[in-house]
Amino acid sequence: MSARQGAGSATLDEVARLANVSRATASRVVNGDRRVGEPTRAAVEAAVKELSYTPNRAARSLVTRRSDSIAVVIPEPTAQVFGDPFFPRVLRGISDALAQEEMQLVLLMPQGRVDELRVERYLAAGHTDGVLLVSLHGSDPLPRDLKERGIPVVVGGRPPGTGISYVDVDNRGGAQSAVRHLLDLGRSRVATIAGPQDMPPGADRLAGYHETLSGAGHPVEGHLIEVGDFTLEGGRTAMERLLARAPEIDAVFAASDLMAVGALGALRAAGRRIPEDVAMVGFDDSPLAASSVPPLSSVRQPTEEMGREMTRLLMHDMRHSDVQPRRVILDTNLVTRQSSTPM
Amino acid sequence: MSARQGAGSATLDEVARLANVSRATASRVVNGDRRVGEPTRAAVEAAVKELSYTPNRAARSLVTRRSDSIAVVIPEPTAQVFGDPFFPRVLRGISDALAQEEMQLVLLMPQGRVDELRVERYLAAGHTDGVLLVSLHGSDPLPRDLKERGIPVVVGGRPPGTGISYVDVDNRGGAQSAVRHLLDLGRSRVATIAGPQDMPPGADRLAGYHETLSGAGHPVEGHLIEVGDFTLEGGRTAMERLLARAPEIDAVFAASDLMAVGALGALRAAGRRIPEDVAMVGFDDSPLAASSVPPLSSVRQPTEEMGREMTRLLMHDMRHSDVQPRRVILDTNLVTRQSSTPM
DNA sequence: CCGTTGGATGAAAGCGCTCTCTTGACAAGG
DNA sequence: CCTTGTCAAGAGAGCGCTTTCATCCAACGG
Repeated sequence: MSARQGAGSATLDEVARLANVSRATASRVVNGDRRVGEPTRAAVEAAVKELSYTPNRAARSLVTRRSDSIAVVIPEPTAQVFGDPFFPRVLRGISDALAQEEMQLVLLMPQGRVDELRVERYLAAGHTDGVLLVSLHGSDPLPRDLKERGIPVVVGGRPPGTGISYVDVDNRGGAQSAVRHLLDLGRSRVATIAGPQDMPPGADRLAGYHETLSGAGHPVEGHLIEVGDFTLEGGRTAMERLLARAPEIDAVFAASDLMAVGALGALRAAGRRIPEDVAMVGFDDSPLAASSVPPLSSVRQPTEEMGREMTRLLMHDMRHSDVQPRRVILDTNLVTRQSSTPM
Repeated sequence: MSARQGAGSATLDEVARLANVSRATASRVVNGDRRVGEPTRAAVEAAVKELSYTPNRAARSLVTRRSDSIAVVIPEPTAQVFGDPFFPRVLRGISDALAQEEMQLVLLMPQGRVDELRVERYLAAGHTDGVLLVSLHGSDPLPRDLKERGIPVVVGGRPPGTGISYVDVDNRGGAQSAVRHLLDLGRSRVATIAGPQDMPPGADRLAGYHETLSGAGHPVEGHLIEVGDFTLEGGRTAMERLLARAPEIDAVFAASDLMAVGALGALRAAGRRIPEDVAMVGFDDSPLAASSVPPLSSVRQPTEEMGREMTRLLMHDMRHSDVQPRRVILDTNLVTRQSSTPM
């Protein structure tokens, strides 16, 4: 029998004694140092197993000055916006990538200004080895502050300005493929319900809309553009405004599924058939898209992959602190459903 | 000027020196020990501010044998099931309650058996002071194992067996209010699409259905009950089976919004009008409910509050390790929408 | 005036671990 | 036979903090 009860697990000292080696050697074995003789290594490993030894992280951190953990910061607004499981899935991706590194994930969800300051203090104190920030409203000063303090940061979503490593989905390209798809369907009056222009995804998706239209020789008309707030209700009212101003619309690209679904409601209320009269494409490919009436075509983004890639970038930055900021743009792909079938 | 750069923040020793006291006294001030003279306390506090001192958590943990962090475990299946932001909201509640205690949240999302073992090892090693488990499929052995090792655990959702503290929403009561509402509408052939019966929410919601029907003097008929898997598709097929078997159905209580929306699709395909021919009530009050066609009546659960309450319970258990397991059941309330309006 | 009490402070012992420095042993080279 | 190089292993010094335990001093009662 062996295992110690309670939190008081065996110490390295006990392992060393059982294996008849010094604490230093036991430490080397535990940490995979290669300059240890084979029989010695085996003895230590046996002792580790026998005592079911687990290193004390606090003690280790104290001397290595690493915490073997990273922080994931999700500010309130970000957690709010998505009605789809965007944010659990990013976490999942992060958790996944981290598991292989034996690193822990410390989750911080500041709510309100006071909390944000608390979080900033915590991070600035260097209690974690790196920081992942999942942000949608881009104006957060946090990444810069941390960067200046020498703490590795990677942002999910395009941050404003430069100098910060980030991972983003190809919002622009996704929007382009959506609009191109609508044009390919033979639609000629393609409107858009854009997202808030102070959020990078909002701005980038609108840019993609612009580029595709003008690239195809269509004029970009201001009255075919309305801005929503990424909510269902916002989508509905934006659509109403569009219909009032430009009743000839025959297709809409909405910058989020939630807005698209809201817009569908407004169209239905106005007696328009979908897709016969008006075709619709959303963005996110949330569960909502598949279950709306009619099912909604949408641009899918690799959410888990985003989390994974953010983690990879961060780990890299942590190991080579000299590196230049890097950026990774992940591909999107269009999922077509009934809301945009050829007539 | 003062602040140290990088992770190398000031040490307690430096604070003590600056304040002309011993390290012991400085420590007392930092930790709020009351037996320190007023002038001394002021001097130390000034020094702390001057050096912007932050205690080194590793060093502190090493001696106190606490980590000042708790783990939140969300196993894969749990993260999957909900198409609504259940899980971010529980996290939010937890994060919220934890913030006030200066405790950190370590998030663990095991995926697959291997990962689960890794997580169990981690937790068993006592790297966190307590564990919160958000679980839906109840058969997880984790809480018992941890309990036996003397590690405080609180489960979100009713765990199987007893002896574990937990917080749950009143699934049974919620289902009862939904079914009662349908009966009050004058419906007499009330079917249900239940959830998996090995999941407590599935079983409890079905139990509520049973109780209300028999309490109202209605016979509970087996062929009015179908089991789904909490998914959209599962809801659709369950509804199809119900219609085939009992075409006289005039109301349905679905154990989740996702299944309810799926069922709506099947009903529409069968030419039934909602709510005229068949009334529908779901469970969760997810964003889906408000945006479905027609908008779906649903039982709302206090998700954030669940996280908050779990945390409170855990903190309590951590401080008084002698305590009996406790349980907290949170109220639900029915939100009525168009899918169940009186005709 | 002296012993006593009690509150404020300091000295110092670790908590469990990593890592530098040394030592020891052995093989190869001069 | 001695030097040198190489590799395995141990000794020991902390990492920054909390926490006894001992000390000091002022106030107080007899």
